[in-house]
Amino acid sequence: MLLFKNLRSRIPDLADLFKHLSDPHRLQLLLLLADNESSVGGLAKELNMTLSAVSHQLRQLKTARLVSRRRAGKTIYYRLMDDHVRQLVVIGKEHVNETPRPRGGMQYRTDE
Amino acid sequence: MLLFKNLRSRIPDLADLFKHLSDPHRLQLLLLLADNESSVGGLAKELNMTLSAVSHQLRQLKTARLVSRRRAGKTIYYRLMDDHVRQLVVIGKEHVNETPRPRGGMQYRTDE
DNA sequence: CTATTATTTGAATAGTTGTTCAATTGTTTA
DNA sequence: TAAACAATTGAACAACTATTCAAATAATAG
Repeated sequence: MLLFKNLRSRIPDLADLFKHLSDPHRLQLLLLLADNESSVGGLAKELNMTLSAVSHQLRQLKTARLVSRRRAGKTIYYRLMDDHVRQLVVIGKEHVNETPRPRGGMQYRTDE
Repeated sequence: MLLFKNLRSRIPDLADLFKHLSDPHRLQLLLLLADNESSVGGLAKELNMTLSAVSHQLRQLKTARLVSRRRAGKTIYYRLMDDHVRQLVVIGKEHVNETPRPRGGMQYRTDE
């Protein structure tokens, strides 16, 4: 009852946080931004996405306070808001690395 | 280019992992299971959910290897698969706690 | 074997979400 | 001021997802 009780009221917020990490494109945006700040156009080019699509996703991430931005002339540069996201990604990566085949065809029944 | 490069191929898996943490009900299930193993009926009662709804979500979590289960008579007890999920939740909680109002009405313009 | 309790399953539905397209805003340069 | 470049916005559409409901499976007790 430790973890759960103190968190009860914040569960929707916490779920929202994870939701932002749960889309492949958004996750890639955050991963790129974890290494360098970058412009919308730059991100769009690296991920082969429309400018519009990237902008929509960045707006979402900004509203969620996962990224911040600064303007330099015509260009707007985005960066990660803080280090928590990076940590989440690192832990997640560990789990994914250490869990063989998280999804996909299972040959024969393994109940546990 | 550090974080991103080594992770590129695993991004869909990683996104999937976060997706499972991104639903309030599923998150509550995991939080409850982080404290104690529990039966489907027990979880349903605590969360005021239908047995069917809980079962559907648990199946998803099991397929994703986030939980495991054991049978004892008619009852099936679920538990967390490993400690990564717990860690993810803890980091997430820190972010949520330290980020004031992640969502909701903003009084006046704050560009960054 | 029948009844009861515990859980699972599949189909249907309602709600949510990511992308595209076209139009618009903001900034700089000629 | 007009043209060009960078990014944003809103509406519409397609794809996905969580829940419900009814029926089915699994294990035990009588």
